[in-house]
Amino acid sequence: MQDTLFDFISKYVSLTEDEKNAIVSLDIFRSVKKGTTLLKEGQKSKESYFVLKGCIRTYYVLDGEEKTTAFYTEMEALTPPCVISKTPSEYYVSCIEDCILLISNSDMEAELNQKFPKFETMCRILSEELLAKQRIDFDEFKTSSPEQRYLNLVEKRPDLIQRVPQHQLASYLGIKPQSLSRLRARILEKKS
Amino acid sequence: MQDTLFDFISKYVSLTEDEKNAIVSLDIFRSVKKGTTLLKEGQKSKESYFVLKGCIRTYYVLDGEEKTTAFYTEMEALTPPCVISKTPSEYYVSCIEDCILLISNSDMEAELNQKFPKFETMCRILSEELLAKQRIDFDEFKTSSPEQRYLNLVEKRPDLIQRVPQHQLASYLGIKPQSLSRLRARILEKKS
DNA sequence: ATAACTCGATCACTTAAGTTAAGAAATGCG
DNA sequence: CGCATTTCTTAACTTAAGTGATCGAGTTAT
Repeated sequence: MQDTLFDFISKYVSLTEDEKNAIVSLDIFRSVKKGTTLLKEGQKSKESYFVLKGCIRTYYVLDGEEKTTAFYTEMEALTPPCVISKTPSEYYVSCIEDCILLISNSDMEAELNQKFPKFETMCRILSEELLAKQRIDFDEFKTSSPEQRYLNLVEKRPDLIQRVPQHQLASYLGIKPQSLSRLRARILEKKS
Repeated sequence: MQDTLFDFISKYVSLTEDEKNAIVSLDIFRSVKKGTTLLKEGQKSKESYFVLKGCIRTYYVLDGEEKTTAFYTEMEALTPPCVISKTPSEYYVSCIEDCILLISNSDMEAELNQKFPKFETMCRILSEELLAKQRIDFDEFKTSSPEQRYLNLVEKRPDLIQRVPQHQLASYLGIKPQSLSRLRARILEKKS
């Protein structure tokens, strides 16, 4: 599992054995059971998550309804906005599968950034890349219809359609579960 | 105008006079006329933009139709995804007002990042903040209807409604210009 | 084993957005 | 200034999403 992490890091910076050991000794690897809530609305938190195995989701509760806005799977990182803004969280984070996560603390990260320029370089590049990726996702979302968005998801993240309940997928696509059901029926109709 | 920039930077790191002079001597301040296209679809580019005055927009041309996905105004920064991915641009960037911009080059930035850790720290923090902000925007977009999105925009970016043509606002809200017109009429109806 | 709950599909109905077209108002340009 | 183009609004019609309700299958808990 550690190798998975270092393979990932090696795409951004190259670490010495000592540096790798330093990371391992931080003791931030965590096994988390399906259903565990990592962050609740209203909570303050300094934790960031990196998914080594499994899937976590972020969701809001608006008018008593869950609105799932994002999923993070293998090799994806999440720093909740509340960690950046230092305000209470607007949303929940929970595990929809048994997970192996890296859970880091922003104080710890600040220290690493100061001590190891290499680490800060990696964080900068990662943020810049994520920003660009997210921008493209947002643009695609804006410029397409629910049906196109669903087809796009089938194309690009077929795994999500298998591992995530439909009602969570629906709000991820910006629609109601009933509409997703109907839309899927419509697509099947067209194919035949 | 330079002061505006240094005021902005001072929120992230504190610069010495020498460092400020170094930035000024990079000669990256540019005046750009309304209507100027800064980046075209298919082009490769290494340029990032920081708006000191004015407004720039990003748009795709899909099926011959312009789809505006973002506006950048005073004190906002744009690094097009193509600069990060080093692939031809998927979209256009153009000025919808006379602008004063900082136009930087990614090679130049890489050099600065290497020479001045302070600069890299600022870039990291900025990217992290922008990522969190954009995440919230995306989440709000997903969880609300076109009408709510419009009202939200009136609330949070009233300036955009004044300075931007409606058909550009419409695709920014993920709808057609006719729908925006209708939706506005509906809102006025309700108020009376 | 059964009761309670969750999840997805379906249906009828309502509401709003997409589409097509036309025309008025504003803007730009020769 | 006046013509052309762009921008915005309106309207009629089509299509799809929201809403509320029901049903069946699968899961969980007791």
